[in-house]
Amino acid sequence: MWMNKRSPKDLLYEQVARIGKALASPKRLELVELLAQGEKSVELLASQAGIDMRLASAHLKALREARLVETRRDGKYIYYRLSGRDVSQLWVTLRETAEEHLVELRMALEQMTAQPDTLVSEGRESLLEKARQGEIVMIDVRPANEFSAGHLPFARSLPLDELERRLADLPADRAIVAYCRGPFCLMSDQAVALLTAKGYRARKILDGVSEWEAAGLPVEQGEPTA
Amino acid sequence: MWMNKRSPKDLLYEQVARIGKALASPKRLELVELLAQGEKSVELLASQAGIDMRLASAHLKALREARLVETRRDGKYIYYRLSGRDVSQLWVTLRETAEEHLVELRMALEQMTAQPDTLVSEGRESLLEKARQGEIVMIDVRPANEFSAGHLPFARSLPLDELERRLADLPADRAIVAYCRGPFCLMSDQAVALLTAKGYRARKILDGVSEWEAAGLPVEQGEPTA
DNA sequence: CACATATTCTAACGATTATTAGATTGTAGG
DNA sequence: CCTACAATCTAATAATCGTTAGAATATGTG
Repeated sequence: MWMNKRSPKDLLYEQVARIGKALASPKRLELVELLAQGEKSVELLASQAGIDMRLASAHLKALREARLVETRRDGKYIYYRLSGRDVSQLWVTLRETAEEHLVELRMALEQMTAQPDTLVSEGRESLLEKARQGEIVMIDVRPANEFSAGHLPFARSLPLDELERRLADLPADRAIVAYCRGPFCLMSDQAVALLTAKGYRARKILDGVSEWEAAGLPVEQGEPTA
Repeated sequence: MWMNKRSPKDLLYEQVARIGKALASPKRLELVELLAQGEKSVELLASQAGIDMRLASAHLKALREARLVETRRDGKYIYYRLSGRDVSQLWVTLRETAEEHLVELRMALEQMTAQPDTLVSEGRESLLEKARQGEIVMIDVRPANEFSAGHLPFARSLPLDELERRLADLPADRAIVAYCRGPFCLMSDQAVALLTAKGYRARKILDGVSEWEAAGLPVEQGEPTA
């Protein structure tokens, strides 16, 4: 309109677009979600995302240049972490907006999740209260170090790949609720399938730690009790 | 790659990345911010963003394919609007994350804003209360149709380009607080400069309607009262 | 109908990006 | 020193994206 001095304002949007560009790649989004579970080395990130370490390094560089991640060196390893709580919240917001508006995403999600009846329909607060009362057992089926970096209150760490041989840790008489990294993660589905096959009453929730936190609910840290 | 051998999980991140890609261009972000002020025709969007209408159309097509905007035809004009409240909230979240982590953005912002002492330091709630009491006069200096689409409670519509000849509408004895489209918008700065030169006690806030709403505060709709 | 205007479509170009693979840097441990 | 390994850097490529300008489509008006 009356303004012809475009450049200073353009600079602002250009900076915000740096964040947008960082979030414009599927692989980088997957890395962000993995990092939302706690800090990880490049090697681990690459293997968990199923890509070459050199490609992971390149994507992490892009994330670092957008200041969404920070690094720490320990010996031979370099550990990446999200540069703030707000970054994982941004990931949740972005994913939720995508889910809201992209039918294709909702359809892909529905096809992936096995049975809808394994999903807990209850609200978060009441679920938390039942966990507090010991009415249900909440299990975190992610790797143990992700549990340590942050987990739901009253949850027990029971990584998926240890689940079968640690079944004795679980009470057979109480309902079990499993969770993992979030709505895109299949580990809790697998856990429910295994537990159901073994005769347990097991269901899952879609939340990961970031989604739980985004809902304004508390999160705890610390090692699993043996 | 030309081959479609993606794992089902990759499909999910790819869908979310559609939203990320849409937000990866400065021009598109500017269009989103403009659309957060209410629906607009392509022509108006192009002129307000300072770009060719054909380029605006191309960017809007990208936003439409990411389902972030929807259209409505009225005669010769096609009006674009954000496809939900969540889209403007996503814009706010993205901008805030950028502000939090990108020093370059904070520096560019500081250089753009004229005097920091023109900024209201008060909290939103107390400002709202003062506006309710009539202790201050809140003015919305955006174009009138943006005011109609949504504005802060108790705000009066006083578009920047009408401000000078409508000075009589303003009480000289009360403090004036101006706002416009948000932290990237300079209209409230210009309004404050003009009003101060005319002897009014005028300051500004950084919030636009989306930021105000993101803070959980109420927003009103409707034509300005003449 | 012809005409003006709003918008989209198309083709083309240079710029940017994703991915791959080889070479290089940095650290730990013998 | 040498070796092993994590991670980054570099170069090359194919693919995608942003921008421009001309052509086409759709609507309203005389």
